[in-house]
Amino acid sequence: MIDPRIERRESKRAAIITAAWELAGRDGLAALSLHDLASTVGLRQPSLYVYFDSKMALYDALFCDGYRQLLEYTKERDYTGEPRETLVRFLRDLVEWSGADVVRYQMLFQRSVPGFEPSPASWALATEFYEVATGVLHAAGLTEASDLDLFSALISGMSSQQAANDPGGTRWSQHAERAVDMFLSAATRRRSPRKGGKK
Amino acid sequence: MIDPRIERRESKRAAIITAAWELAGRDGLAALSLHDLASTVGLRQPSLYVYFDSKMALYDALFCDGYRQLLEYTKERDYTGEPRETLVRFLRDLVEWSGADVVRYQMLFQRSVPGFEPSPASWALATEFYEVATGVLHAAGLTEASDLDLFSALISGMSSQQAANDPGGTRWSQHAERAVDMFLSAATRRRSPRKGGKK
DNA sequence: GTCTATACATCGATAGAC
DNA sequence: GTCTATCGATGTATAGAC
Repeated sequence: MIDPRIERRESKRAAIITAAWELAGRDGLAALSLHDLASTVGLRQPSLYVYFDSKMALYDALFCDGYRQLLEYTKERDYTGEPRETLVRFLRDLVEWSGADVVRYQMLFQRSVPGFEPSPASWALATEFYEVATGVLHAAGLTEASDLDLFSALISGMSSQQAANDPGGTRWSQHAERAVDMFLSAATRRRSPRKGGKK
Repeated sequence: MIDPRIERRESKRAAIITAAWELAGRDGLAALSLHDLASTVGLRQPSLYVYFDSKMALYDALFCDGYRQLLEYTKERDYTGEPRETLVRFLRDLVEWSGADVVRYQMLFQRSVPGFEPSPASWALATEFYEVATGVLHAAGLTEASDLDLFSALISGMSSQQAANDPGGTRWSQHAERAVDMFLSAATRRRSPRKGGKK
């Protein structure tokens, strides 16, 4: 990373990715055009192939960049500490983050680009995030598969609604605390009663 | 609707729409090709323009058809009766319905076709469904905007997870009862206590 | 209503000069 | 590393014969 040539190359790559996010936000993720993208960054379309092997490789770079942003966002927030309060913050932050950039949310969590499959390297980042998430849920006492499934649905629903219907706002993120309390009290109630739950 | 010519025309239109669902399921909604579609129904591509004014009009017909299916599905199930049990059924049915056809779910509830906007006539069907849904929620005592937002997020999340990660299965729909109980007991607890909630 | 033919645009990708 | 030039495929839409 000290070689100035590599550094310049990487910074150009980053600039292309940034421009790609903007274009995708304007025209739609699946309608992204390499010609438009190139001219946006002051290049001709074939020159993009110096930085990306194919259009799918560009999508993969976006997918990768999105998860990199998400991991950075979560890491600088430190989700350790009192479990319930941590879970509330985690949920609220995640919903807000989703609403902050609709197209980024679509790329990471919805399948809207026909034919695109993330590479194993990109999937590794996704997995890393899901490990962070399950860690926060585990700490709060959500360990059973059914609890995780249901809470993940809650996260997913609040995030997608936030992204689709109130981007940049707090219409759904503001209910993070209520949602967590509702969920945790139900989960503990289900576990403690004298007769015992199913399974 | 008695004119046999109109009837034949409508049945052909319906056949095209059915084929379009299949192709979209195979190649992706945004990658739907009119050439492929035409040859699937034994026509040449230009002949499709006898039935649809443009490709966007075809997408609109799919959107419309999807909500027509959904409304038919809900109407033949009669969501009147005991409110809590009705809400459970409504949620479970909806999540299962979403998982039964991924691409239909994407068309109706996600924005994955760049440039496509439903026509007012199609939006009217969507609105009709949302009125059914809010009716079921109202009957169960969910009337405040925040309750509706949060429960709609739950519906959305369970449906999208079902469609994305267990299409045709019951991994999320099976938790409908738990989800409703959790939600309703939280909502009533929040409303009844001596000190009173916010707002 | 269906066809052939075609216009017209766009796009992803490659070859090769500089 | 960037360019020009271009290929080849695909795609929507239209014109006009039958």
